[in-house]
Amino acid sequence: MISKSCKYAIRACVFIASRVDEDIKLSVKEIAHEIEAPAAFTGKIMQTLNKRRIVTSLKGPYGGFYCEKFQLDTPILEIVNAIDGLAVFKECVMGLHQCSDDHPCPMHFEYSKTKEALLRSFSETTIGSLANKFIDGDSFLTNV
Amino acid sequence: MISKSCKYAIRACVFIASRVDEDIKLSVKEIAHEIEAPAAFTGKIMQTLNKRRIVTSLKGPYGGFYCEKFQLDTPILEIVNAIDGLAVFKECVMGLHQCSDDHPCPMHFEYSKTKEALLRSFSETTIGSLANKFIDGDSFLTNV
DNA sequence: TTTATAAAAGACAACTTTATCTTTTATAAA
DNA sequence: TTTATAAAAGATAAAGTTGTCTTTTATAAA
Repeated sequence: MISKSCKYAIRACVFIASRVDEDIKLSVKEIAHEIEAPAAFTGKIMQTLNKRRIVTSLKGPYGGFYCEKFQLDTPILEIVNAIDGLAVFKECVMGLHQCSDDHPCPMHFEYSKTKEALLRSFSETTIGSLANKFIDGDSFLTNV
Repeated sequence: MISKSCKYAIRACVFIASRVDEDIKLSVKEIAHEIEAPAAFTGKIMQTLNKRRIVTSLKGPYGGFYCEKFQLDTPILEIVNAIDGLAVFKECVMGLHQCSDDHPCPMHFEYSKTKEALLRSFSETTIGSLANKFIDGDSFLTNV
């Protein structure tokens, strides 16, 4: 569905957002440890997220990654777009390059519904809303 | 969502099923041409589909691949299972190894609905039903 | 039985994704 | 200004997916 990199990215964003109130920046190492991902690889992903202004970074001592208030409203869709692109929400299940209502593959009309539901869900869900669920202890970012 | 190989597989199955009434067997070359996929790679995929009894094959002259009547009732889910496995219908969007109603990731309850809808759709859709849509000219297996 | 044909099987190559390591750049504090 | 620190950038490597080519096996027809 979505790539491993993208899953790391979503977990990282939610974790950082959950610490938005504390005036601290989180290092790659801390983030990687929390989300149970390889540190160097996490660094690469954070780089991309920073470039796309999904999170903010600061170099040097006491530096690291953090979430600005406005970034809490970022839809999860933007993370997926930054890491994987939007193909998963658009591509034909059967792999046709041109698949549309006018030139449909045999699964088109049925599958379109699912893709739309998925797109809506990812657009409406924000980093902040997920962070709140995590803060409240209703959900988790790591394995037991 | 699903792999390129799996998309080739679904297209191939539907094409073969659409020829079930003719008493002919289709060669890898013919299948590959119809579904616009590389021939050798299509051969590998057909091999897997035959092993899983999703299609039937016969070696030698006048041989090739064909669909037996009972195989028309095979759910598309079985093709996905044969090529990609069922992870896409089961895995956590955020990549947790243990994600469940009891230990949910922040997207769990929302995303579970989509996964269930997808699983239901793929279980209820059969190769034969897609082949009929193709035969009727309501849908296509190739680009324009 | 021999021959031609087509899938099966196996080895291998290209490309993409995931992951690591080293060097460079920015910045806060001393 | 110097120093220590942490991200950015770049090169490289491992693993997985996609794709090719050659050899082997099965089978239908002559």
